[in-house]
Amino acid sequence: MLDGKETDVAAATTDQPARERILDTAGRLFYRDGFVSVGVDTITRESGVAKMTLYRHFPSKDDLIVAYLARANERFWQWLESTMDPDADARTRIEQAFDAVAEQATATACLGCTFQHATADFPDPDHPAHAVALTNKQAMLERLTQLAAQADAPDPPALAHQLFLLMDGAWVAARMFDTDTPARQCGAAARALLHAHLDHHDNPGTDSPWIPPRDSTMMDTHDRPATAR
Amino acid sequence: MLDGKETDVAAATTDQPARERILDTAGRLFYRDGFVSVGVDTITRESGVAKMTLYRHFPSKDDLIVAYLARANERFWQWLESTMDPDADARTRIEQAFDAVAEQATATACLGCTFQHATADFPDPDHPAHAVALTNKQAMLERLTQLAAQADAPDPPALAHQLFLLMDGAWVAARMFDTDTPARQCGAAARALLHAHLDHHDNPGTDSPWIPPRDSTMMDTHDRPATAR
DNA sequence: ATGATCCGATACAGACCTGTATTGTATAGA
DNA sequence: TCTATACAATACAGGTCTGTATCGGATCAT
Repeated sequence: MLDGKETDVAAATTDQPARERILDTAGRLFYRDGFVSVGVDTITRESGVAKMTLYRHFPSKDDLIVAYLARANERFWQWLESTMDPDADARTRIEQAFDAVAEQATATACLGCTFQHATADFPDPDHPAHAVALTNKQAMLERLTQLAAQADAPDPPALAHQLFLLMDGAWVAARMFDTDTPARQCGAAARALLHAHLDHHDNPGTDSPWIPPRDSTMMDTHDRPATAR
Repeated sequence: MLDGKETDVAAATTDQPARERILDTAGRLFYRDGFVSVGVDTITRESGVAKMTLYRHFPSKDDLIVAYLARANERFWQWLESTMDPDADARTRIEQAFDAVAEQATATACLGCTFQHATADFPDPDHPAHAVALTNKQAMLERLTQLAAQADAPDPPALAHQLFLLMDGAWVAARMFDTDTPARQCGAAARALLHAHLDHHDNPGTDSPWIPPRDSTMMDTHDRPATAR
């Protein structure tokens, strides 16, 4: 047989553990301490891997960060879809997902959303890490819009955007608080939004205050503080 | 007169601009690029101040960060309270505040919440910067609970926590998206929550799904993903 | 005018960062 | 047995970081 192919396969099987160990350790440290604060030396030390091995698998620290974020993105979607019963109706699926988020965000090991941290640590939208994180949020927005439409919401994007705020708020609360966190109310809050948006099919003509008209101009000049917000 | 006191007063008046310039520049850079990424040299260069002057006003970079966060906290509360009409009822005041958050979070210059970034950059709860940021969120939670109680909510903490998720979600969306952001739905979402919590006084005995019982044990074992969330 | 004080500019020390080079060891296939 | 490959360990180069030390000029009260 072609020995070149043989060695390639052998290499692929043997270096899986090393690459996985690097990604596991790097992910744990990046998630907990931040992308900038964690150095490559710390990752190699804690993963028990040589520095050259890391740089052979990932040409730069940024490449490692992107690989970690891409893997986290895949695992997130795998997890989120697993929380929803495919046979249930859309409204129930939304409730299941947000109950799962509430449960996840109240766990002591949860330190929030790594994609939020990525955009804060890499403000440049052209940075690949920023791009991966932003893609995750955009996909979440589209998935929620799809679910809202399937639930026959009168304004699917409005409901989806409002649910989106709840979910990211839950991740923030998970980072800042312990088990006694507002994130515990995530499922209940989603039910409240669903009620407001879906339980008014008796008078579909009237516009509700929580479904603003599409071209609403509620942009009057407020005194915007000069400080950071 | 006591010359020591005279010189102190003179010094206090003259070094106000320097200290303010340092805080302004540091705040702008910390807010945009992160606390860890921004170095002291960059702050001195962009503020036109000498390095020794900065270190005389702030003994360490951490002290500068804490001073910036404390000032941001004061300005935030000044701004938030200014968005609410003191003569209006509590429900209206909540709507005004969340409309203002929506407007603020959709502005192009808004890069999210600096306190969220602080807790992510300084995971140690004992770090003074982390403590200041956490205090801000706890105070926000208490303020919302107070407003919810004034609005005669059947479960003020539940409503407050759910509103809290919306607000922090809006700040996250402000960081990640541009003007077309889910944060625009913050005011509408708050109205939806208020409707679900307040517009059911006709049958006060029944428990609503968005007002969970206080000792709810919705903690069944979910497969928690090993990845960061 | 003169001396004290503040501040800008610069150099520096020590530590840490990313990324590379080098050396030795173990394993696995020919 | 011989060779190629992967990996660990270490040292190193160049840069950046925080914090300190030093010098020169401007201001201000006496």
